[in-house]
Amino acid sequence: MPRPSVEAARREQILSAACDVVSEIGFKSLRIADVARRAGTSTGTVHYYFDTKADLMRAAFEWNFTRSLDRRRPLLEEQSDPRRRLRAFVESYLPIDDVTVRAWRVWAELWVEALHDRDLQELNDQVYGEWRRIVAGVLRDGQDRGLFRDEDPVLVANGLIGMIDGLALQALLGSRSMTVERMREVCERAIRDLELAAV
Amino acid sequence: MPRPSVEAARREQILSAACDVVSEIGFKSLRIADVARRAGTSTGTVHYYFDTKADLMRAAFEWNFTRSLDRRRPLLEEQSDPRRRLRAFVESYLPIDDVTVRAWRVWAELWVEALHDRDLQELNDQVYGEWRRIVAGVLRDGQDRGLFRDEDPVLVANGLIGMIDGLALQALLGSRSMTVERMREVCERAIRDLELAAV
DNA sequence: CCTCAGTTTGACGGACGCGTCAGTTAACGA
DNA sequence: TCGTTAACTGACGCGTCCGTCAAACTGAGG
Repeated sequence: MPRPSVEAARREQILSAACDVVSEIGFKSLRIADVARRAGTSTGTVHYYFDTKADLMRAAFEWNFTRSLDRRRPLLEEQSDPRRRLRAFVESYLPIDDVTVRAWRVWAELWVEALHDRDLQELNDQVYGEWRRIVAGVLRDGQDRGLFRDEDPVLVANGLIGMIDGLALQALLGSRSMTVERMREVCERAIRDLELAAV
Repeated sequence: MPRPSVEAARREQILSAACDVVSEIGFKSLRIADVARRAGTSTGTVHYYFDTKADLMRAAFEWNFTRSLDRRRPLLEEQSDPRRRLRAFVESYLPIDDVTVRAWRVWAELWVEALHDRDLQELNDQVYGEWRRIVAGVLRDGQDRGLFRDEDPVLVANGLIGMIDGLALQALLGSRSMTVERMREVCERAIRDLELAAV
């Protein structure tokens, strides 16, 4: 081997730059040149690692998701009380810090792009499934311990996740009536509704 | 006056075509020529009524919203029982028929476009406010009649609307796990949670 | 020192689409 | 019938950007 491969590192660098740009100016306005500049490289290099713009975006969406999930894994393992676990998980999705906001914005772009792209729909479905599995798992755990009301965990998980998606979107849009603080209240109310009164 | 103005009719025709195209191929891919063809006219005419593409899209988003609300107004006036009124309203947002699906898809495109456009954020905020006011009104009415649980109507309305947005989005994406039927169940569960047990 | 594969570069061809514009049509009043 | 003006048309100029490509570079092995 002539020299150690830099492929993995360079790909990450480009994908991160792509997510930055998508978050800032949107998929629609994104130019390969923007990504290259942000990554501190040239358009030629971007094309060396990703044949087409579509390839790049698909990879960026995937990367964005993997990162989001990796960031949350510790959260789920730290907390043993399902009530705390659920709250920590939901809290982690509030679009407060830059990293979370960026991830949400990229996510939103994926949604709309996926409306017209089967391949991305598949990706969204996988991710959504994973998310639902996690939340439903926490709910089931809480029910087993007699902490949550006895309702279909999958149904409740879907409702909760849908709500978080919808609220986050409005918060991201800078709605005057849906601030992050308001979003937190709405989520807290929903979670409290799921809990059984303390014994 | 040389002849009767056809402006109003022609504008509608173009806006409807624009929404069709946005729904089908997305804002990103939309070409003025697509809209012109769909409207059965020429690109010149489109530009005659809308100076720029941005103007056209802004007007189309506004038109889409106005139509959506107009279609629902009768619903709210027909039903006197707040429980029925709430259900009818929520039901009307299930992405079942073509008209509703189209409206949702255009709506989703607006969201993402608005992430990078102050003007559209303003529009979204107005619409979201109107929607929240309607739902909160129904909830308050139901509470006054002792039909709904006594919780902050605005908070509950926000949660419900957010949930509908999030669920509809997944349904539109053709998620295997979030069909319209599933969405209906999740909404029904959420509504039932708001109601007090029958006396 | 030379070779060679992996990597990088940026200029360029070609396609594409917005917005302009000069010219045409049609309805109305005079 | 003619002048006037709103309404309409579609070709084209111009700028933009993707993806290609030929050439350059880099570092490890021979």
